[in-house]
Parts: sequence; structure tokens; C-alpha cells
Amino acid sequence: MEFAAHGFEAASTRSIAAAADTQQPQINYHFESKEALWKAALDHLFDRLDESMRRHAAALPAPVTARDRLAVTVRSFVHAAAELPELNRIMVHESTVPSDRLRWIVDRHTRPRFELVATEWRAARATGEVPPIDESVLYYSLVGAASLAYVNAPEAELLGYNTLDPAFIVAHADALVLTFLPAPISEPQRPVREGTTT
Amino acid sequence: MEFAAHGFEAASTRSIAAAADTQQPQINYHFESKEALWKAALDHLFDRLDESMRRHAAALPAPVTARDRLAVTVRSFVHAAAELPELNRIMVHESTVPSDRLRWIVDRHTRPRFELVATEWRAARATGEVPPIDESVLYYSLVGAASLAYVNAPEAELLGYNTLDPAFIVAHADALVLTFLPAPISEPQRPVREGTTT
DNA sequence: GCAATTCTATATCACTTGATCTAATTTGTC
DNA sequence: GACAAATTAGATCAAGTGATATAGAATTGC
Repeated sequence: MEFAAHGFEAASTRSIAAAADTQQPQINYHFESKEALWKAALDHLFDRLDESMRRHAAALPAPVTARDRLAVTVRSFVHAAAELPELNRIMVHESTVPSDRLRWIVDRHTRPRFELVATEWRAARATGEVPPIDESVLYYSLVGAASLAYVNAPEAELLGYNTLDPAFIVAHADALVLTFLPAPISEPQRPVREGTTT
Repeated sequence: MEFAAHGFEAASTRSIAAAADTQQPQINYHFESKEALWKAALDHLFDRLDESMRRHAAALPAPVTARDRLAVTVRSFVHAAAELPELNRIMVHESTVPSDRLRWIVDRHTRPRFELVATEWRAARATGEVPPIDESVLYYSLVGAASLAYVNAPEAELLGYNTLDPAFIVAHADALVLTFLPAPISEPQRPVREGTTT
């Protein structure tokens, strides 16, 4: 995906067309502009994100507590981030500078998903199941911790790590649940409620 | 910084020159090429990162244990990431696709800093002071958790949060120490060894 | 004070960009 | 098979790209 590799401006319609094995004017025929193509691509990627998270959540034990629900969300998001590095790459490309495109994404895709995580976090906070961390701090810490390894996969490879190895992904998900969602203080440190996947 | 806002390809030498209130050919006069300018900019930004981390570390209580040393590193990095969002923006722009520029950064700047954190982590792991997490998983989780809020500051603002507010930054640093470096299992959950900074 | 050097400004190079126009081709329907 | 609609292909547009050539203006060293 050209938008993920280089960002909107640097992705030329000719290279996009070439990657799709067609000609450059086809983009303006089937979409009204480069920006309309970009929006269609993002809608599609967010659909795939939702589908991927639902699929991975379904493979996990059903959650009981509010903390369990967050653990499922965290594990599902880690797996989805590994499956769809393009999406988080585009997000980080677009989120570094204010723009109409950023406003479009935030209104249409980011805010609803942020509210979902914030609501889950508030519920777990209310019962004292998770550490005393504000939801805005938590959101960016969690999303950043879950996505960077896959966004920066080419860098990780140069450092000698294969972040697309299933073993890495599972260890990564385990680590985030262990750190952000430790078992309640009165219990032992290890999280034991959720099973590990794949 | 134009490179941080749009990435290397999308940052035109004319807009860079305009931002510096000069003419476009000056870039090829004072530097040999656009790429040479970019390398000079990165060397400068990494110098500022090191200086910023040293300055913030000096303002914290002197560490005693290996875990304390990591806590100082984490807090210093959070503050530096907030101070220098441009650097992590460039890093994330460049790390999404293999390139000669990425190899140059990793060899010159990333790998030495990764080794530093990995070494500190291994030392704390050896004494059982930190959770059982592999250093590669830890590195990307920690860097991602510490930097995304500032890299994506324009997005956070649209969500109604000001991640450049000193109160956010301190809460953020506290949260990362609390989660990634919880007090040893035998002690209470809250981190108490390091003071909070401005 | 004046020449040598360094820096700045303008014009221009070949090339790439997103978009559009027009003609050729394929597809769908009877 | 015929005809209309949808799609594809090629050519071309003005605007923007990094780099360079050249001439003018400051600055430096003596």
C-alpha cells in the first residue's frame, strides 16, 4: 500500500496505479480524485481492523470482569496491528500535522474507537481493577505500545528482530496485559484469566 | 520542521527554504543535496535528544538500583519525546519502509540507543526487579508508549487533549513507570523511589 | 583600500506530479 | 450480431520537483 509506505503527498498516483497493474488515469475515472481514493482506502482498512479484532476476540476466552474485557481488547488490537501495519502507518503519517484529512479520520474513525477504549477503561477503573491512570494517558500509551513494533517493522528487522513472528506477537500481547492490566494488588502478579492465542 | 510534518519525499526544498526565510538554491550551496541536509538535521536532532535526556535525568533523584536507572531513563525519554516531537515523527516516517536512509539512521543512531536500553533492561531482569519481558518486546512497547502522544499531538488535540500540558507529561511518565517498572512483587504496587518532575 | 572569498539572488534545466481530454476497446442486454 | 454503456489506453496540460549555472552583493584578510 503506497499511502502507508510514504504518506499521502509522496504516494504518486502513477505508482499506485502501477501497483494495481493499471494506468494512472484510471484513478480519476473510478474515484473522483486522489483524495477520494485515499478516503476509500481508509474506510476499507478500518473495516478490516474491526473484522480482525472481532476475529481475534472470538478466539479468546469470554471475558467476565471489566478488566477481562480490556485484556481481550488489548490482545485483539495487538494481533490486528500486526496483521494490518499499513493502517497504523497511515494514521501516524497523517496525525503529525493538522489537516482536513486528519479531521476527517478523527471524526469518522478515531473518536468512536477512542471512546470505546475510554469507556472500557473507566468501567475497570471504577471497580479498582486497573492502575490509576487517566484515560487519555492510557490511550496513547496503549496504542503506541501495541502498534510501534509493527509500524516500524523494517527498523526492527535491521535491529535483528522479526516482529511478524507469531511468537513475538504473542509475547508482545502477554507483556502489554501484564504491564497495563496487572492482576489486582491482592492477587499474584501474573495475569491468569486470559489464555494465550495461536 | 518540514521533514517531520510530511516526511522526506513530501518536504520540498522550496518550502524548507521558505521556512528558513531564504531561497531554495541555498540548500544545495550550504549542503551538497537534499539528503545531506536531512542527515545534518537528524544528527542535530539526536544531539538535542541526548542533551534533553541528560538535562531531565539530572533533575531526578540519583538512581540506586537497576530498576531506578530504568525509571530515570523512562522519565527522561518521556520528557524528551514531548520536547522534540519532530524527531520521533521523522523516525516513524522513515521506519515504515526499508531504505538507505533508514539503514543510515539505525547504524548511526538507533542501534546504540537500543543497546543502551536493552543492557539496562537485562541488568534489571537479572536481579528480578522488572517483569519477565523480552528486551525487543519491551523496547518497542516502551518507545511507542512514550512517544505516540507527542508524535500524534494534532490528533490528540482534536480528541480534546493537550498532550503538551506539563501535567499530562508528568502523568504520562508516572503511568509508564507504574506499568513497566512496578515496585517488586513483595512491595506495594505504587512506585515510590523516584520523585516527579516539572 | 582593495582584492579574494564567501554568500545570495535570479533564471532555468529536465523531470515528475494530479488531472483531463479524446479515442479505442470491452462489456452487458436485447 | 447490434447497439449502448462502461471501461481502458494513450497523449497532454499546467504546476511543482531537485539541482545547476551565472551574476550580483557582502564579508573577510591583508
